This record gives sequence, structure tokens and C-alpha cells, in this order.
Amino acid sequence: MDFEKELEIIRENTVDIISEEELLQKLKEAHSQKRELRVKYGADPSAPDIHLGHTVPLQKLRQLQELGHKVIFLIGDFTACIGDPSGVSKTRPPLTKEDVLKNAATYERQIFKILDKKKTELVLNSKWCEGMRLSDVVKLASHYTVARMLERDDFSMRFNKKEPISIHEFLYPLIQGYDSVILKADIEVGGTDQRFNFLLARELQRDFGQDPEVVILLPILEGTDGKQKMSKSLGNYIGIDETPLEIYGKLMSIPDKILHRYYNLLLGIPCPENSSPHEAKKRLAKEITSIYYGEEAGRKSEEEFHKIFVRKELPDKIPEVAIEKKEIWLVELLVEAKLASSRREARRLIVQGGVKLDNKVCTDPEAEIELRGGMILKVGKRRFAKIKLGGNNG
RNA sequence: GGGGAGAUACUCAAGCGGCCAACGAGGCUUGACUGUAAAUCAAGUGCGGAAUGCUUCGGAGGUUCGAAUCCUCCUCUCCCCA
Repeated sequence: MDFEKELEIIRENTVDIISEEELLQKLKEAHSQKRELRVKYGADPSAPDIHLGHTVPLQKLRQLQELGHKVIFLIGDFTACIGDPSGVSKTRPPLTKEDVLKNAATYERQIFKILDKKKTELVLNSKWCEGMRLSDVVKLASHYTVARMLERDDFSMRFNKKEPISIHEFLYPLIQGYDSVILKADIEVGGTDQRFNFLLARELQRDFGQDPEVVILLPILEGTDGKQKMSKSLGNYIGIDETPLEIYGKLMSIPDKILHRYYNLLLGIPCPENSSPHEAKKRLAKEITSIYYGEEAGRKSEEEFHKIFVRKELPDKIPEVAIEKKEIWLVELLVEAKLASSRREARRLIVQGGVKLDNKVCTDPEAEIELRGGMILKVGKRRFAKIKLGGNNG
């Protein structure tokens, strides 16, 4: 294998590699010693839904696996058990052991849609973190200074804005770095927001007498709002575990501006220049849906989407709702069908013209409805329910 | 340890005794329009079969005919000094 060529492949889509010389060196070394490089990737177990933003680094990992290297998929369960990691100032309820294990299983199911199971090792950092003594922690903390900690962007920003930073938050980058030491990572892959943490890991490894890991930084994908990074807490994410139609639909809803980003980062190809944004978006949505659910599902989702939103017809599957009464107040019906969370909201939807019964708009909030089995209730553009008379749901 | 500032709905942020279910912005929902769950524009955004109704402005008490607004204590945060 030509090392330059290997480097070329690894370089695709990256923002930065620290450093290419070191990487080249490692590739050569690994080859001559006939060993695989250990590629670390850290995941936060408190949000177990893998979304398209994660798939950018995951695809890079897959590539590295194809080049013969081994991925160490680290689940930061220890850090999550303590609570709030960096970022938002809200204290998140710490996860229990069971939550962590459940989330880890969820991860496992999802990541192997992309990664090669045979070349992946799943590890939890509680394994070595839990047994650390206070003296170990103090020693670890002595490797770094407050001033250097405050170099980190989000720390300095919060500090300047006079927002609280707890002492334990300073420990997270240290623990992350220590993970690299324990795992003897050769390479670490992550988004550009991890730059600081990764650099710290390199320093720690040096202090512990190891070769520092090579850092591969990848771009951060914007969410469906087209502005902020894709994340679960911002609600602008597309999970790879969501239904095909949902993935397809959410992709259709991204702003035109970021189409090229999605093409480059998710499909690895440039956005077609000569087709209309609509056509380009359709292709993007279909191809990405196909990656996770197969071509058949991609095609079906496209059809379904156009059926519902362009031709405004009914979807294939509509959830059934059993209603006891024969005659019912419309407001109550919406609440019963779980299409509105309160009667007040139901009333609002009706008045605003967002409620259709058998394709007829109902604007009278006082209306009493005589129910028939199979009636179709529609709220907004994409929430449907089919009425079933009497009995239990099912 | 001393002194000062602050905590308001999903988020940011006004209000500082009645006109406050609480300005405004973002988000979200709905509608119009559209190639789209895009952009733009408009409306809505605590609960209640609706009543001068009920529950809300960090928590607990108190003053008052009346409190998000005043007082006391508590919890948490930020700043300055040591």
C-alpha cells in the first residue's frame, strides 16, 4: 500500500489533521510492525440517538477500518454518571447504571449500520475511571493549569459572560485525555469542537511517556435549521434510527443553502450543479434514506412523501384510535386521539383551520361529531388518525 | 469573612403594588403561498365545555382590599474586596 495514497484517503473531508507527518510515521510503523492502529472515538451515552451529524466522523472511522485499522468506540459512561458535561449550565440528572447499559446497547445497534463490527471494540470508561483514587485524580489534575484550561473556547466564553463553571467541568477534558492514555490511542477522530480536548490528550500521553495520538478533526454538520450544529437537544437532528419517511421528510425540509454541505459530508459527492434545488434535495433525501434502510425504502419514502405533501393524499399507514362514544365534541376527540395535548390547544387548532375530518376543514370549536368507523382525522399537514369505534386500541 | 448584583413561561429577556396569564425576540404550532416539512407573510403559543374561573414569575412564610412587583428567612448564581 502506498502510504501517500492512504494519507490522501484519510485527508478527505477533514478540517485538520494534527499532524500529517506524525500520521504518515504511524502508518509506516504500523505496517512494518504488522499491527493495526488504534483509532479512538468517544461518545456521550446520555444521548444515545445517533444522528447524521455523528455519521460524519463515523464514516471516517469506517474508512480507517477499511484501511485495516481498529476502532475503539468509547462510551463515556463514567463522565455521564457524574452529570452535566461541558456546554449548557443546566444540571442534567445523572444517569443510572441501567440507563447507561441500555444506551450502550442502543449505540451498538445503531453504529454497526456504519462501522465494521469485526474491527470495532466497544469500551466503557467507567472500567478504569471508577477505581481511581483521589490521589490519582489530583495527580492527573496537576498536569494542567487553570490558564490553559480557560483557553478552551466555551470555558472562556462562559467565563467572560460571567456564567458559572463548576470545578468538575475542568476534569472532563482531563478524563477524556486520560482515556486516550489508558487506551493507548494512536489516532482520535472527532468534530472540530473537540480540538482542545484532543490536544490536551496529546499532552497527557506525552507526560505518560506515550507517543501522542494523531488528531483528525472533521467538520460539524448543521442541523435541519441550517444554522446551528446538529444536536438532539436543539431538536434539529435527523436520527439514523428514525423511520425512513421521517428521515426523508426531514431532509426535504433543510434550507437550500446547506444542500452542498449535506452532499459533501454525507454522500461524499458534490451537489449537482445543473439540477434544481428541489431535484437535488429529492435525490439527497432518497439516497440517505437508502443508506440506512435500503433502496426499496428510499423509493417508497419518496413516493409516500410526495403523496402526502405534494398531492395531499393520505399516507399508507394511519394509526388507529379507538373512541368509546358515538357522538363526541370535536375538541375532546382531538385530545382523545392524542392529536392535541390539551383541550385548549385543540380549540386553537380548530379555530386556525388546522383540523380536517374526512378531508373537510372544521372551524367550529363547539362542533359535535357523529362518529363512523374509518373516519380520518387530520391535524396540520402530517398528523393523521383513523377512528375506530368502541373498544380498546389496537 | 466583608460588600454589591441577580433568579420571570421551551430559551433569551422586559415588567418593580392594581391597566399582568405577564412587552419583545428566538423557537415551536397552524394558515396562506410554494418545487419542499425551504424562503416569505399572517395568526397562535398555561389550564379549563369558558366563568368578574383556576394554577403560574427560584422556595417557604408575611404585609396589603390587592404582590412577579414590598418585607423576613432559605436555596442557588455572578462581581468586588480579603
